[in-house]
Amino acid sequence: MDEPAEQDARIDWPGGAIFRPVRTGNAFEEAIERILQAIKLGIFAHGDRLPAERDLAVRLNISRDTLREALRSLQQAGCVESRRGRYGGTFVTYRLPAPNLSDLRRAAEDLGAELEDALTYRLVLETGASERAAKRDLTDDQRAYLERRLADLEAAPADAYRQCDSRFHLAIAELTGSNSLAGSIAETRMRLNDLLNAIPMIGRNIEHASHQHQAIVRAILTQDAEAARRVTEEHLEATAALLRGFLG
Amino acid sequence: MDEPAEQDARIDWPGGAIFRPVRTGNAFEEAIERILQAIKLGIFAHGDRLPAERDLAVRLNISRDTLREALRSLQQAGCVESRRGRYGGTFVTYRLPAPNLSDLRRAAEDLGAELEDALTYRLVLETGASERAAKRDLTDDQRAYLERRLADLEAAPADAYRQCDSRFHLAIAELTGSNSLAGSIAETRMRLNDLLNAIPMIGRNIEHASHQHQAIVRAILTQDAEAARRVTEEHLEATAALLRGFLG
DNA sequence: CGCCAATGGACTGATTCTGGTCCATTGGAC
DNA sequence: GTCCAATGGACCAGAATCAGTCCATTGGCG
Repeated sequence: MDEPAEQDARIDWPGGAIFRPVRTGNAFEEAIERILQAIKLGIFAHGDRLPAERDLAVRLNISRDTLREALRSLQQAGCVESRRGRYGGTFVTYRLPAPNLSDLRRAAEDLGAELEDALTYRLVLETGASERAAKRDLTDDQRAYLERRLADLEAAPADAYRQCDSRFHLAIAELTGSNSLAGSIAETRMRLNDLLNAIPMIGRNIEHASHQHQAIVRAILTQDAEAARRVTEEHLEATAALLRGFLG
Repeated sequence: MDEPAEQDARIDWPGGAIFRPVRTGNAFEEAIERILQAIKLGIFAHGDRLPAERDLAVRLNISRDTLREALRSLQQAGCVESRRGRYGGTFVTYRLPAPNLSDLRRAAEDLGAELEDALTYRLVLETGASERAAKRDLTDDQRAYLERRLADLEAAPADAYRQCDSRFHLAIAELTGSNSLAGSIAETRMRLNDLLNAIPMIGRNIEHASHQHQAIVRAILTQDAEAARRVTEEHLEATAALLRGFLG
């Protein structure tokens, strides 16, 4: 009514970015995905105990019944196992499968056009997070936490490398103090995680990445925001290039 | 079991960023919020027609029944009105209320600790978006789209300024080509929108912002990514400072 | 004028999710 | 040895949501 001609100039149609899904299709499938990704991201290692059902249900904002349904599926898939009684709980039994190129291609197809979307999004989020983290005055605990994550990553055996890598980068996200930012970074890592897990790890790449990780930590701890941003960008672009290389 | 001592060093507790709510409490309330914010953001002006119920329901991934419940609420609140028949639809009748300082404080209290979270998140997202947009090779249509948004903003009457401002910044987000990024920016704008709407508009600020908007567009169109990032950061920090000033 | 397509309006049965309650099991504390 | 608190296990009534169907209204087109 006001400016009908404008409609033509719009990228897709009114509200393109606003009118996206209010919720994902299914609460219990989403819960499965979250838990599984938390495990794949290395937040819970083999043998770790997940939070109690009652707590986890509150965190995920779903009913305990729905959560239990999800846990039952994970149990049947052999990813977790439950023990009753005090000091019982649900324990992680999942182990990372070996990287596999056909898995990579399949995972890439699942993502489809979302791949570039996710890579761009990740770049923006993580470079921004590094910069923000470098600009904050960190407490000694926070500094120690970051260095611990880096040390864990440096010492990680090959089969735990990617998980430690995720925990390292999530630690940086947490240091920004923005829950929204940390949440989005975690979510985007999840989206890309299957792909990253499927990339064979080459010594030369790991060594290169290791230098970059150290440089990022150094930049954050010395509050050199510009360097933190730049090195993070290089680091992520290297991974993205590797990924595109294996796919193209 | 693996490293119990580590738990102490964690920022909050395992999975802090991962185990966030799977879904917001309520589909129809969420739908109301989305539509209302789309209107407040200026995506639909007074008199505009919203997408047809059947389309909108698909976009929001909710059933048409739930959407209709939301629209009924908006109708009762006097924000929209519906007309049947071909060339009918649901039309926006909402008008922006005048800015009001007590509204500002109330809105700020609603956000609470989320305020700094949202400001940080917005800064990361939007500076990143400007940089990415500047690094892309834009089509003529896209360049024209961006310039159109800027021109609209420059010409905007006071009561439509904030809406045009949102549309301008959302346009930049769309130019990144990352739907996730554009979606997050829209969402964060929504979270802050009530606050921004409540800030009285001062001529000097508008003039300053206008220069920055022009500089951002110039930087994007000349593919000067570094400048795009820097000016966007200055621009957002100015708004944030203004906001903190009114609140502190 | 009559048809038709696009739209909002309304109903219904099935499905999912919730919130609550109670039970079963376990290992430590006393 | 007994008790107890924390945990998983199970069930249910009701609410929310969905998918599908059909109706009512409207304005343009032939």
